[in-house]
Parts: sequence; C-alpha cells; structure tokens
Amino acid sequence: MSAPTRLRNLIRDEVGSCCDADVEARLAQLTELKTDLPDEYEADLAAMKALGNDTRYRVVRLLTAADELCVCEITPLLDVSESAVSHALSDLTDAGLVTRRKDGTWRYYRSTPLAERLLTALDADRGDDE
Amino acid sequence: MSAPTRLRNLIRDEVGSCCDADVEARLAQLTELKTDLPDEYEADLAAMKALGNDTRYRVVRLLTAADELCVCEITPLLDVSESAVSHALSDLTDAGLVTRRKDGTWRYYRSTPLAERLLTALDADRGDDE
DNA sequence: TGAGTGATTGCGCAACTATTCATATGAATC
DNA sequence: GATTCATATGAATAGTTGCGCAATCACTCA
Repeated sequence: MSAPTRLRNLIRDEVGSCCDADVEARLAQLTELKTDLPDEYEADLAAMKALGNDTRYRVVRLLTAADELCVCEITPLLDVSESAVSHALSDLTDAGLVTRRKDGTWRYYRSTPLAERLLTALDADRGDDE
Repeated sequence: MSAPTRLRNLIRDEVGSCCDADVEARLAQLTELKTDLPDEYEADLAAMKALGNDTRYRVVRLLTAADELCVCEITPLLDVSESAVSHALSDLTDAGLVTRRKDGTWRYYRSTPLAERLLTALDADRGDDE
C-alpha cells in the first residue's frame, strides 16, 4: 500500500486532484499493460541475448548475406577460435536464429526468417540520415 | 596459410577437385561477405544487448504498449528496485530504444521506432502456429 | 575396425553485467 | 534558501558470459 504514493502525486499533478479511486483506476490500467507481454517472451529474450554478442551477430550477418555456409567457411572470416564459432552456432540455433543441415561430415548453417526480420529491423533507417 | 585446409577439402567434396586457384576464389568470395557488415554495427549490438535483458525488455514492451509512461508508473509493474528501473531506462536511452521527456520533476519515456520495429520482428510469426 | 577429418562439448578463467544500497542532482514549494 | 519529492548516478558485489584448450563425438573411407 506504500508503493503507489508517487503514482498518486503524479495523478494529482496531471489532473489537479486525486482520490483513492483514481489511483486504483490508473493502477488497474497499468497492470493491464503487463498482459500484453507475449507468452513466450523468454524466447524473445534468448534471441536478443544471442544477437547481442559480437561473434554471434557477425555469424548471423554472414549467414544472411551468404544464404548458407559451412562451419569451415565461417571460421576464417572471424577472428575467434573454431570452438568459439561452434559455440556461437550452437547458441544461435538454440535461440532460433539459425538452422543446421548435415551433409556427411560437413554442417551447413543458414539464418532463420526471425534472424532476417531482426536484421531488417536494425537496418531500416540506415542510409537515410546516417 | 594453414587455415583454409578444410576449405580446400570442402571444395574438393563439393566440386570433385580443387586447385589453389579454387581456394583463392572461394576465399575472396567469402571475404567479400564481411563488407556487408553495416558501418555502425556497434549500435546494432548495443540495441540487442539492451533488449536482451529481462528488465529492459519488459520496460520496452510496456512503453510500446502504453505510448508514454512516467518512471513512477513503470516501477510498480516490475519487480525490481526503483534504481534498477532508472538504470534500465538510462541504458535503453543510450541504446536508442527509448526517448525521454522532462516535465517538472517527472520524466516520461517512450519507445523509439527502432524498438518498435524490433518488437514487431519478434512478434511476426506468433499466433500463427504457436 | 581403425585412421583421419570436421565439428561439438565440458570446463575453467577472465571479463563483464545486473542489481541494490547509499548518495547526489535538480525542480517545485514552503 | 531550506525542504521535499522524483529521478539519476556511483560503488560494491553476486552472478553470468565468452572464450580457448583439450577431449570427444560423428561421419567417411581404407
């Protein structure tokens, strides 16, 4: 019961006066916003975490630009160990940003539509004013 | 000169044979992919890092759903300290995902187009098969 | 079966992050 | 100008992450 003190003050400042009912109403309104959180938002979080790392971000960029690449093609393009690339690909796969195809001993990777949508979102206002 | 050994083997497996020139050509082709990296990709990385955290992700979701919120409206919706919310908002602002408007002692925040594009990208195939 | 090759995995350390507590800033009011 | 209130900032710390090394798995071909 002590938390919404500021909320009460805010409403008072905004509207001029504020009774208990006003605070209740605003709180209810705000609480409703929480229901807009997607159910599988953990997946979103995983995707963002995955892309929020230099190595993994680069891998996704490369895969998106190249359509499909083998691990041994990705490795020489990055300045980290083979193991790091493998870790990165594994994390990206878990996050749903990359898919894997086996062909003999080779593994080919490609980026998913989600990954591509995210990159597109990032690129959207580039070349415009920057 | 020892790195592209696997690349040579890959080309051999794919094409049947492989000479030095083939390796060179493929390498050049791959290297070109690196140039597709946007210049300001650090900014992308910062944005993804920022969204890849529970608290900050929730803040952005709330702001996008609500259009504009005061700090004291956000805080009761999250189960972290006031200070954590402030830190989150500051980080999000730095990352270009949120903007700030002052009004007296109150600070109102809203999400940026970039933030909204990213959330849209995340939401795109939801409600379809999940 | 066993050697050889491409890729993955477990683990440990160094580096980084998220949160909180305590304190500072800055605007509004008395 | 002192106080109060909303928010921001700094420092400390508990926790997490990224990487490389070494070992392992998986597949192919003698």
